[in-house]
Parts: sequence; C-alpha cells; structure tokens
Amino acid sequence: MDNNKYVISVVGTTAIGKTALGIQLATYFNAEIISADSRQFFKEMEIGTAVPSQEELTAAKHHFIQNLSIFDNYSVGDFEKEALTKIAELHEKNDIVILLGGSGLYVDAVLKGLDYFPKVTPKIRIDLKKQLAEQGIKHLQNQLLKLDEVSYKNIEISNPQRLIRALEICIGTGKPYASFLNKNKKEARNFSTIKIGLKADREIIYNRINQRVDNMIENGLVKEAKSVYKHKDLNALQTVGYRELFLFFDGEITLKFAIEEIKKNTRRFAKRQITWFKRDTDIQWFNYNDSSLEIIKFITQSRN
RNA sequence: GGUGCCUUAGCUCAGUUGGUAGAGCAAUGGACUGAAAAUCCAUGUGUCCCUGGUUCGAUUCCUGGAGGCACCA
Repeated sequence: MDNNKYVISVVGTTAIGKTALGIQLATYFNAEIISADSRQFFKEMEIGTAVPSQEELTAAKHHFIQNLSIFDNYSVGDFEKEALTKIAELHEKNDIVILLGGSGLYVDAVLKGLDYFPKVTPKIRIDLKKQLAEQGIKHLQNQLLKLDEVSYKNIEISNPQRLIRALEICIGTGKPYASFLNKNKKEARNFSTIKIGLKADREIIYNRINQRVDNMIENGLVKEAKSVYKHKDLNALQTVGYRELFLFFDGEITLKFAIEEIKKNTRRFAKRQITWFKRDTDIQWFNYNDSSLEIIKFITQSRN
C-alpha cells in the first residue's frame, strides 16, 4: 500500500451539507470529488436528487454526477469498479481524492470492496419476480432451501429482494449464493481512508429536508417527474420525490399530499442512512455547522 | 341562554356489561454484498379532560366544572 495516497470519505444524511463541505475540502486540498450517490448518476433526474449547482460543479471537479441515463443498467458492482479506476487515475496527480455521498452501500463498496459474483442473465430475475407475484414468497423460500441451505439460514428470507438475489445467483451459476461470499477476501485497497461524518440533531435534519423539498417543487420537480413519468417502472425511478409524484399523475393522490409524502419518505430515508453510518466506528463525526477548518485540521493530523 | 353529542397514544378513533386499555397512520430502533433514495424486520408506560361521590376497586356509573361540535332560541 502506498501510504501517501488517501481517500477522504464524507458521509451523512441527505440535506445535511455534504456538497458544501466537499467543495471546501476539494478547494483546500486541490482535490477532485467522486460522488457516491446512487441517484445523482442519472442525467434525467437533476432537481429531485439535489445535484450540485453549476457553480458548485465548477468550484470543484465532480465525477459520477449525471453520467448515466435512467435506461442504463447499473449496479454497485459497476460503480465499485469504475470508482476504483477513477481514484487510481486521480491519485496520479494528487495524493487526496474525496469520496462524497449518502449511499452507504456504494461508499462501502469503494472503501471495503464487494465479493465477486458472476453476471447472470436478467431473465432469471424477471422470472423469479413473476413467481413471487403468482405463487408467493413461501414458494421462493422453499427453492432457496433446496439450492442453498446456508443462505436460507443466513439471509433475511422475508425480504423478497434479498431472496431473489440469492436465488438468481444459485440458478444462474449453478452454485450456492453463499459459496461466493468472503471468497476473494477484500483485496486490500492501495490507499488509506479517512472517514468524515456530518451529523445534526434530528429536528434540524428534518427541517432542512422539509425546506429542501419545498425548494425542489419551486424549482420544477413536478415538471421533471412528468418528463420521465412514462418510464416510471425503471429501477432508477424508484426514488423518493418521483414515486410520490407518479401517484399524483395517476390521480391516486393530490399534489399537496404527494409533497407531504415526499417529505415523510425523505425523513425515513435519512433515518436509514443514520442507522447505516452509525455502525461504522471508523467515522469521525463533526457537527453540520462546524467550521471546515476544524475538519481540515483533523484530516491533516490524521495523515501524519 | 336551552337541549343533545363528544373529550382515551403525536393524529384519527375503538373499547372496557366497573378489575387502570388497543387499532390504523405517524414516530422510534435495527438489518443491509450488483434494485440500496431500494427492500425487509422489530417496537405501544398513555395523569383514558378536571373535581367530588358511590364502590373492595372508577377511564367506565352518578354530581359539578372546563373545552369542543351540532341543533333550538
């Protein structure tokens, strides 16, 4: 490992101020930013995912922002690979790269790595989904019990997504899902990591979320959602801020109610982010309104 | 002013023929290996409006009061 190379990750809940801090750090260290936000990839979703403004994007070079289309098939595995390549490239010119994002799984994929799984044909998943709808979850659980007893015991079999994922690997590869886990043990990263977390009282986070949603609506979120409405079944569009408006377009709920739902679901999302990041004891937490100088000082000390 | 109805969890309400109570939503905690802004799991200690009475025991019955709603004046 080259001890001079660092990735500084900045995590925290949505709307807490990661973008602003990221830019301050990037400016100070003359570094570039890798975004680890699983929804800001998509160029059709700009307002609803709170993509950084033009000024912010100019102030610091960002990667993985609006680089994909909602029609692209993309997964954490793809991101891990591409982000690592980009980090290596950036480390050629600067010892520091900033990894900025609220998608915990994506951040961890870059910093810790995922196990290798072969690609399997999407047809299997489509078929399993159909079986779930027609024959129920018990039917799928029984299949897993036959194909991979270890996973049957270890994964959350009441969770259809996990169940289908395990099954598609078993069926697509002919080997148990569990047999791929912890195989090529996290190849060591050739950089060091410094983890910064931004926190705030729940009430403050919630107020900022409510405010941000109102701003999104003012900035034209309804129009943006309308423009992708006909593709509402795409995975990328299973996203807070869009799903609720799709229900409004369907005539199921009023616009006013949809906006309240967006706020509520964003709050729940923030709660899940807190749960995810809380368990990572390597994160050094700072208050959302702490001076960036304090954080820069911490980073500088950590490098020595 | 009169009559009737209402007051129980953050909200909307149910309920106890008198043995201190429970649904939905909200909220909270947790999990997380290619759908992750996704998906799933778990969690209900509240002066049952206040006061006095009856009773072994009152959130429940009775008296008085406060607040709300409706109708009549």
